[in-house]
Amino acid sequence: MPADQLSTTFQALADPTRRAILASLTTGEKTVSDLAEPFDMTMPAITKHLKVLEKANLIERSREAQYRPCRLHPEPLKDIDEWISGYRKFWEASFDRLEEYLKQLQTKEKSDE
Amino acid sequence: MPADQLSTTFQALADPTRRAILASLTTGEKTVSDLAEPFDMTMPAITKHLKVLEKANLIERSREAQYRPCRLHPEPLKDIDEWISGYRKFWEASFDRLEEYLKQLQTKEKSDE
DNA sequence: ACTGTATTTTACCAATCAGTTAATTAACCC
DNA sequence: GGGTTAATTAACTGATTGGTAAAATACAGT
Repeated sequence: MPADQLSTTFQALADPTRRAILASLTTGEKTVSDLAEPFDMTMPAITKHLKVLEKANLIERSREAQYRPCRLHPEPLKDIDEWISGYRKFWEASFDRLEEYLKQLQTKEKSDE
Repeated sequence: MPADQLSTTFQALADPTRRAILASLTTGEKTVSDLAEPFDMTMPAITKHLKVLEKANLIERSREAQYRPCRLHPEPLKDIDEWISGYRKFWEASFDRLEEYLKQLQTKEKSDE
């Protein structure tokens, strides 16, 4: 079952280790060992996390001698950002004004039928 | 193992059914049956999805007679938005300028040692 | 009290997940 | 070629996930 792209991205981000890896890559390309160093975790575990991030298209990998450097590929985050934009108004409005807004939407919806 | 809040939120959003439920709630409070209607899924499955959303604090529930209406609680989305803000510059820069930026960061990092 | 409607709980299942250890591959250096 | 370092693959484990069917709970209307 091929999950949609948005679900795959959210899934990849739903792990603190993977988010820390992404954060680490904001300062530039890193090797797997570099990335693994801060974590109390074996290398295969890191390899797996990297695979999840790679499948989610959040990182890109290359080869340099015996190293497989990773770099950030932020485009899927843009999709998340766009998805979440649709909800921004709901937390930006104060609670009372949100209720007001929802009521208006519901009224409008009925008048649209 | 209590997952951190951000992971819980991402996890909750990593499912198209749950995102559709949230989208449905943007037009106002809904009963469980209302929410279940568009999906080819049994009620208990929806109940479970709602429980995930509730634990992630993305919805709130009340009681009205035999109904348990749900409404959107968007605050955790704000946290996601804030997290993702830290990455905005990486997709806003053009690819070439991003590479440039990362190289500068790496150079700077070395000169800082 | 009886019936129907709304919803949850329980018990189960198959698939996926996050980690491990041990073995393997790949490339470097001498 | 032999040894070292970097990283992955394979095989396993226990926990979690997303779904189901069937039973239980909660309330409303008559």
